Amino acid sequence: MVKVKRDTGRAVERLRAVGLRPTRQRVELASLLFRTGDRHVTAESLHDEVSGLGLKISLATVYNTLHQFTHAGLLRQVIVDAARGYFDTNTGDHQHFFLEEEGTLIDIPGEDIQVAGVPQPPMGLTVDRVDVVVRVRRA
Amino acid sequence: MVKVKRDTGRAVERLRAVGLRPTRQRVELASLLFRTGDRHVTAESLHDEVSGLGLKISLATVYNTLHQFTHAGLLRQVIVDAARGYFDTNTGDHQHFFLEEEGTLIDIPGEDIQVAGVPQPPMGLTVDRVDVVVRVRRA
DNA sequence: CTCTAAATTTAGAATAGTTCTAAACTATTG
DNA sequence: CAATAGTTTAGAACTATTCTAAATTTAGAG
Repeated sequence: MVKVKRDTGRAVERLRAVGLRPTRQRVELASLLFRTGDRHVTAESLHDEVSGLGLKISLATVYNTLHQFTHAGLLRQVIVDAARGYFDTNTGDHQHFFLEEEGTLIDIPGEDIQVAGVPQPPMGLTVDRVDVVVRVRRA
Repeated sequence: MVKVKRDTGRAVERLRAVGLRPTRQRVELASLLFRTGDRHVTAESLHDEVSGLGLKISLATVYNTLHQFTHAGLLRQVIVDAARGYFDTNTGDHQHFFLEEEGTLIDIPGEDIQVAGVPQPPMGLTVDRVDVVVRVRRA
């Protein structure tokens, strides 16, 4: 009987690389998040996914982990909705389409989109980053 | 004894113009919001302001009114923070600097800033609007 | 291996912002 | 002014998120 093993090695490495202990919960979440390409999750959506797979991770841990991953540079938070917080596995330079009705985010490559004419910020302030959200709806 | 009257006439007109009954609460809020130039408020910040002036409007009414004003096109909602909802009296084409640490919004004229290269949205979707948030911090 | 200290996870309570509800009140119309 | 439709309100309810303190797990030393 061959035990079906999740591709957990990469996740462990990745966690070690950023100085996070590879606990079961972190490894499982990292495996899910980084297995495929770019993903956009919500704490609840990720928790549901985890639960659906029969894994047991508390919602609090999902929240904690998402924040830890974000601080570690593994994830990025995307603010598009006053109601929910989204996390994006794509930490590179890019922007988003946001389909409010469905809570769906779609990446726009950073090379595609360009913002020009950002004025110098008021005295004493420096630009941290420029976020573009293209709000879309079903036609 | 001359009664100090708030410049309430304009507010009443403005409300009538968009089909909202000029109740005391709406008139007071409209007067505050539209008296000066562009303003950025939060339900709570506006409620505090109102209370500070000795006026009595429930927080629920402030929320209701902000939404009604928004639907009527008198205000615009700005999404920059997962925690609070901001409302902007400037409903024209423009963008924002956002100083997260202090919750401060600063307008960027729409003429200044330009977004180029927004790809065509996925099939069946149309662009509703493009929001740019320039996140700034104290240097 | 086993033990310990430190880190992590967890259930559930707590919090913050916002929305809902149903009763009281007010503006408009006739 | 009376009727009625719209509005306001206090407080309950709700949602997403954070906190807390106790239980568990990990890493590393022996």
